[in-house]
Amino acid sequence: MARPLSEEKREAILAAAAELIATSGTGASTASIAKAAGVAEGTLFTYFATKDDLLNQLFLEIETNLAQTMMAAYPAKGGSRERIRHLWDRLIAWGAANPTWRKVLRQLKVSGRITAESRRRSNALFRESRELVEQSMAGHVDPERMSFYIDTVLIGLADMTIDAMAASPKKQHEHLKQAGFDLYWKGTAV
Amino acid sequence: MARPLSEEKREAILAAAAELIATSGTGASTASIAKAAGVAEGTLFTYFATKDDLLNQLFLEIETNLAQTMMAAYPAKGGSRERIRHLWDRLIAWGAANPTWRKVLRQLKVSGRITAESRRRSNALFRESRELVEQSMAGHVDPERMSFYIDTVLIGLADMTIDAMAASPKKQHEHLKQAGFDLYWKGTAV
Amino acid sequence: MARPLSEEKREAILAAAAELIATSGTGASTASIAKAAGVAEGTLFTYFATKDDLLNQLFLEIETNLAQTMMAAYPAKGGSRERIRHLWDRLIAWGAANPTWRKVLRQLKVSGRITAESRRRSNALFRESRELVEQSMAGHVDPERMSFYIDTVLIGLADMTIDAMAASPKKQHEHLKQAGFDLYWKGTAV
Amino acid sequence: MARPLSEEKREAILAAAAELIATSGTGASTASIAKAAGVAEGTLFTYFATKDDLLNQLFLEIETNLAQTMMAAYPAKGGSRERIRHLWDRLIAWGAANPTWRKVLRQLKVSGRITAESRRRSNALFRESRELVEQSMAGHVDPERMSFYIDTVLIGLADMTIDAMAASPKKQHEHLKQAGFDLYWKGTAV
DNA sequence: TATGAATGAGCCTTCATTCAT
DNA sequence: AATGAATGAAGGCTCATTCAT
Repeated sequence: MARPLSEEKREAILAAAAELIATSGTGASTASIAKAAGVAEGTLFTYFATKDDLLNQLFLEIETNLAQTMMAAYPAKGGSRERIRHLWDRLIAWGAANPTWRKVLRQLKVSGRITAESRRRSNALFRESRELVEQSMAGHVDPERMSFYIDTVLIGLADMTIDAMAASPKKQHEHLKQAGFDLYWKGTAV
Repeated sequence: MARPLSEEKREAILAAAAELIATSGTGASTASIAKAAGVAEGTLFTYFATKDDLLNQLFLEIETNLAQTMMAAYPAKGGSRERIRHLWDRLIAWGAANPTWRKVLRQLKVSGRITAESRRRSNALFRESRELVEQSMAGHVDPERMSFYIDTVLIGLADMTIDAMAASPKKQHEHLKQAGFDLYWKGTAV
Repeated sequence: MARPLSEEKREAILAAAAELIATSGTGASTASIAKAAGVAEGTLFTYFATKDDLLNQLFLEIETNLAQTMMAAYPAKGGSRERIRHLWDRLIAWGAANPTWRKVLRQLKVSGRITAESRRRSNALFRESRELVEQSMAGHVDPERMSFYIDTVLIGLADMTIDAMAASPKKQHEHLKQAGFDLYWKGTAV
Repeated sequence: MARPLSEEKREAILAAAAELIATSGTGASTASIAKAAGVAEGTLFTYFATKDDLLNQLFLEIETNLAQTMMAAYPAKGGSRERIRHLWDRLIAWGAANPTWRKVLRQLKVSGRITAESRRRSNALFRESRELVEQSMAGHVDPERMSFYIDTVLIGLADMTIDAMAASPKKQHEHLKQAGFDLYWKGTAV
C-alpha cells in the first residue's frame, strides 16, 4: 500500500516548526519550516492540510506533553504542601527543559490562530490533573478563590519563575524556584 | 515653507496601529493602519521611517503611559501595605481601562521586533517608581528576593488578575482584585 | 506475472475525467479525477502517460461515439431531405442524451491541448458519414458551398439548437428541433 | 493627489491579457500578463482586484465594443433584408478584424469564471440592437422562432462563418460571407 | 508635506509526475 | 499492476517601501 506516512517526518516538521516559530513567531514561512525539516515544500502539506492545521497540531502536541508531565508526576501520597511542591518542581523542570516549547506556546497563544476546538481539547487534557490539584489545595485555600489560584495563577507564576531563572545565573535557580513556590503557597493560604 | 509634522496625525496613526495590532497582531499591514488612521499609505512613512519604527514607538508610548500612571499615583505617605495596595489598585485600574493597550503590549513583546534600545528605555521609564516600590517593600520581604518580586512578579500578577477579571462577571471583580493583592502581599512576606 | 491493464479501470478514469472536466474545465486535477474514478493517483498514469494523453484519448473516445452514432443511423434509402432530416434528429438526440460529453468537447476544443494528430484522427472518423451526407445534399446545394454547409454549419447549428433546447421548457423542444432543421434545409437550398 | 491610475496601463494589461488568453486560455498566469503589459506583477492587482475581476472586465470590454459596433452600424432606413445584410457585414467585419478578441470570448465563455452579473450586463448592452433586429425581422419570420433566430443563431452563425473564412484563402472570403447570409436569410424565412 | 500608484520579493497552496513499497 | 507519499515548480495574491505628482 505505497509508502506509508512517516511518523518520523511528521515529527521532523513539527520540531522544525517549533524551532522557527520560537525564533520568528508564527510568521515563519512554511517553506523555511519544510527546509529545516529536510522535506520538500509540498511534503509539509501532505502531513498538515494548512499552515493553521500545523500550528494547531503543534499546540496540542506541546500541551499534551505538558499535561502528561503533570499527570505522570503527581504524587499519590503526602501532605497538600508536599504534593503541590512536587508539582511545582515538575512544572519548573519542564519549562527549564523545554525553552523552545515555552516560547512557541507564547507565540501560538497570542497568534489568534489557535481554534476554539484546540483550546477545548487542551482544557480536556488538563482536566484530570486539575482535579487532583484542587483536592490537594482543598483545605488550604478559600474555595471561592480556588479557580483563580489554579486556573490562572499556578501556571502563570511558574512561567514567570522560569523566565526569571532563565535570566539569572544558574546558582540562583534553586533560590528562585523556592521563592516562586513560597509566593504561591503562602499567598494562597486562607 | 515646510509644513511641520502634525502631532495629531502621528497620534492617529499610533491609535489606529494599536487598535489593529490588538486585533490582528503585528501582521496588521501598514496600509490598513494608514487607512484606519485616515491618512494615505505613504504618509505613515513620513511619520515613522519603517514599520518596526512605528512598532517601537507604539511600545514606548504605552510604556510611558503606564509608567506615568504608576508614578502619578504613588502615595507619599502611609504604611508599606497601604502604599503597595494603592499601587496595585492603580495597576488593575489601568489594565481594565486600557484593554487594547494590554493586548498590544502582549503582541509587541512576543513579536521579536522591539529593539534592545526600546527595552532599555522602557526600563528607564520605570526606574523611579521601581525604587519607590523597593523602599515600601523593604522591611516586608527577603532582600534577596526583592528583584524577583518587583521586576518579575508584580506586573505579571497584576496582568493575570486583570485577565481573570476580564473573564468573570463584574460582581466578582473586586473579589479577584483582593485575591490578587492578598496573594502578592502574603506571598512575599518574609 | 504482469497483471494486464484493466479496461474497466481505463473507462472509469475516462468517465470520471469527463464528469469533472464538464464541470470544472481541463483544469480539473489528475488527483481529483483519480479519486472520482476510484483509483489511486498514480494508477491514472499507468493508463495514461500524461494528462494531455488522457485529454486526447477522451476527445477521441467522444468523437468516436458521435461518429458511430451518425453512421449507425444513416438511412440507406429515402429522399435527400428525409435522410438529412433523419441525421439531424440523430444529432439532436445524441446531444440531448450526452450533455456531459458536449460540455467536455467544448472544453477540450478551446483547451489548446488537443494535438493535430488527434484532430486528424477525428476527421478520419467522420469521413465516411461526411461522404454520405455530401451525396444526399448533392442536388440540393451549390457545390461550392458544400464544404461550408457540411463541415462547418451542420454540427455547429445542431449544437446551437441543442443549447437552445436545453435552455427552454420541454414542450418547446420539438418546435426548436424543427426550426433548426428548417433553417438548415431551406437555408442551404440552391 | 499622487499619481493617478493610468488608463493607458489599464488597457495595456487588458490587451496583454487578451493576447495571452487567446493563446493559452484563462490559465495564462497573472505574472505573464503583467510582464507582457510591461508592468510589475503587483501593479496588475492595483488595476484589477483579482484575476477573476480582470477576466470579467475583459469580457465586458469586448462585449461593449461588439455591441457598439452593432449599434453604430445599424441602418435607420432600407428594407429588412438590406438592414440585416448590413448588420451581417458588420458582424463579419468585426470578427475578421478582431480575431484575438473572438478567441478570448470563446475562452471566457467556457471558463466558468464569468459571473452572472457580467452576463446580465452583457445582455443589457445588446438590448437596444437586439430590438432593432427584431423589428427588421418582424415580417420575415415566424414570431415563435424569433428568439431562436436572433438570440441563438445570428451571432453563432456569424461566428461559424468567420471561422470558415479564417480557414480559407482570402479570395473565398466574400463568397463565404454571402453563403452565411443566404443561409440565415433564406433559412429564417417564414 | 501628502498622496497613492508602482514595485517585486515573499507567502501559502496546488498540481502533474515520479518512485518506493 | 496498484498505491499514495514525495517533489518542486508555478500560481494568485499581499505587503513594506519608494517615488512621481
